[in-house]
Amino acid sequence: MTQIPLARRSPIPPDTCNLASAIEVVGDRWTLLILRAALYGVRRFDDFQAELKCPRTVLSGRLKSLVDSGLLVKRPYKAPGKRARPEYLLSAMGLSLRPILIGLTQWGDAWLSEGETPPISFTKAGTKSAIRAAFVDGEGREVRPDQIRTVIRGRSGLE
Amino acid sequence: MTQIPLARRSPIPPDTCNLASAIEVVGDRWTLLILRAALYGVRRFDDFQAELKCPRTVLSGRLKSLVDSGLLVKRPYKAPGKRARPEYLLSAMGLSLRPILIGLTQWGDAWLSEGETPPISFTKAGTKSAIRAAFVDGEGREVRPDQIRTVIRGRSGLE
DNA sequence: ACCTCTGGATTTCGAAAGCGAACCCATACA
DNA sequence: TGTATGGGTTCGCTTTCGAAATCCAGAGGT
Repeated sequence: MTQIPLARRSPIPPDTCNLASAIEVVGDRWTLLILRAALYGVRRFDDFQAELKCPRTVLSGRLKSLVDSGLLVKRPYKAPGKRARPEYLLSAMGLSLRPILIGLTQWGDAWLSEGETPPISFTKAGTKSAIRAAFVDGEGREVRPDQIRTVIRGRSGLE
Repeated sequence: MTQIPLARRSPIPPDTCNLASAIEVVGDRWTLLILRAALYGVRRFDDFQAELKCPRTVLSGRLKSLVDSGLLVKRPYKAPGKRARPEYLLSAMGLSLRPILIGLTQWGDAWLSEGETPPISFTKAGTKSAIRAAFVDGEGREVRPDQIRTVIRGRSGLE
C-alpha cells in the first residue's frame, strides 16, 4: 500500500519545518478559497464575498492576515465616477503559489471529479498540449515521483 | 504587481471546481499537518499526537475524515507481544499529494525561511542534482509559469 | 484469576472562532 | 438633501477547539 517506512517522528520537527510554516500561513479553508479566487482575478471585497459566501467578518480577517503575511497587497483603486476603494492584489509571493494550486486542481481532477471531465485545464502557450504538475531536475527534465530522494541537511535521508 | 486581469467572479463557480473540492478535503491546518507527518512515515495515533501536539479529539476526528475521503487507509498492525492496533497508511490517493506538499515545502523555503538554509531538500535518485516542483508538457519538458494558459471547458481562457 | 500497563478513543466543559444579520460610514450622483 | 454603493464593523448565537480526565480492550506478569 505504501512504500514509506515507518517512523515514530518526522525527521524535521514541525516548528523548524518550512512546510509546517507554510501550512500556518495558507493552511486554512477560507484562506485557500480566497487565494483561489485571487488567482482567477478577483480583487475586491464584495466580489470575494459573493464568490465565497463567507461571513464578512471572516473575510475581512482573512484578507488582513494575508496582507500581513505578504501574500496580498492592499492598494486603492479608483473607478471613474466612483470613490477610491481598496483592492487586494497578489504579490509575487502570492503569485508563486499558483503552481501549487494548479497541482491541487489536477489532484482534484484525478481523485474527486466522479468521472466528470474537468471544467478547467492547462496548456502551454502556443501549442495546445496539456501540461501537468511534476518535478524537474536542474536541466528542466522530468523526475518521476519514485525517483525523488529526501535529503536532511546534507546527509542522505528517507527511503 | 500582478498580471492577472480583474475579474468579478472566478470563471468556474466554487461548487463545480475541483480545486474548491480539494480544499474541502485537505484545506485544514490539522489535516495538512497529519498528511505531512504521514508522508514522513508516521502511522500511529500516539505518534501523530506527539508530533502534532493537538487534542486527541481533534486528531481522532481528522483521521476519521481522512479515512472517509480515501486519503488514509486504516488497518490493524501487530507488534510482537502487543495487542493488535490500527495504523493509518497513505493510500495511492494520499501519496499522490506528495508533489504538492513538496512544492509547498519549497515555497516555504523560498518565502518563509528568514535566510536559513532549508533543513530538507530533494534530489533525483543516483544523481545529486536538486529537483523542484514545476510544470511539464506531454513529453516531460518543463513549461515556464508565464507560458501556462488556462483553458475553460474547450474554449480559450484567462490571460 | 487478578492486577497493571498501554495505545486508541470518547466525554466533559470553558474558551475561541465561526456565522448571519444588522448597522455604520464616506462619497458620488440625482 | 437625499439616496445608492462599496467596504467594512458590531452584535448575538452556534459550532468547533482545546486540555484534561476518563474509558476500554487485551497482553503480560504474578
